[in-house]
Amino acid sequence: MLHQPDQLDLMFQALADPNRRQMVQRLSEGPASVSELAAPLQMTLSAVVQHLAVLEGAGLVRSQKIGRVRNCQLETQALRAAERWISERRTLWERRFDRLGAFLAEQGTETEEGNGT
Amino acid sequence: MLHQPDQLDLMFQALADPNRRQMVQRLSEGPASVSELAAPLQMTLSAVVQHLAVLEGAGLVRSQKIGRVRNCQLETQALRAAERWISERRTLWERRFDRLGAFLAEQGTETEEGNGT
DNA sequence: TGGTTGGTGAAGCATGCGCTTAAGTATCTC
DNA sequence: GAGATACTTAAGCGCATGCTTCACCAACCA
Repeated sequence: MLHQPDQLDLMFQALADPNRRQMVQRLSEGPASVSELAAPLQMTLSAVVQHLAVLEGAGLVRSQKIGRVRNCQLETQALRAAERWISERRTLWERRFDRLGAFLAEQGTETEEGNGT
Repeated sequence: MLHQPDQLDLMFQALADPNRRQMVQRLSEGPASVSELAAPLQMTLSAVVQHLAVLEGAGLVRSQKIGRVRNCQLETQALRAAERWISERRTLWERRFDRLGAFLAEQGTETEEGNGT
């Protein structure tokens, strides 16, 4: 099946690479040019541009060219979406877990009350 | 460079696949066996087991075999870690953004006060 | 005007990923 | 004990990903 990737696919895929996360980290501290993003990374500028394209494709970064330098910024809407997806699943499970704990605790006291051993 | 993937790499990589996210979704509603996880997915059981291995490798799922069925549960610690990483970068940027907004607003009022045009 | 800077685009290559088939191995049920 | 069930493991295949090199172009600057 040829699967057309949705926004969350692209986002998590983008964040899965440590170099790209480092770029996001850098951008969270403020806007940067492509060369500035590339500086701490052990790879060619060309590779960095390709990583940047992945981040933009995922909606995590927005950029515009001013003169000959490209200015890049973080796009927090997309980050929010990923955060929300995780948070919703996590809390759903944790609520279930809490109910189970409460149930077991209650069962425990009932058993103690019931047979007194 | 042979890169040894860390926990966040594995986690985001695991969540990047829609089938695996569907498995996480299912597990957020309660524990399940491998076949139960496989049921809604259009692929062989073998493929599902491989996806499950990715999720376990990322620390997102824990499982134990009871008799001949394997019981799988969500592991929320790992989800928390991913959530926190995203949240920290997002809020860092947003605080910066807010400060910038405040600064520009202030500049605006100062300009208005200053030249009165 | 000519050199440097900052980025772009295409081609190619090694590796990894997602899937399948096929052939097991325990465990339950009758 | 003879199925049936619930995985498990290994091999292999096609496509995607992450890089590199190379050629290129459009600002900027002396």
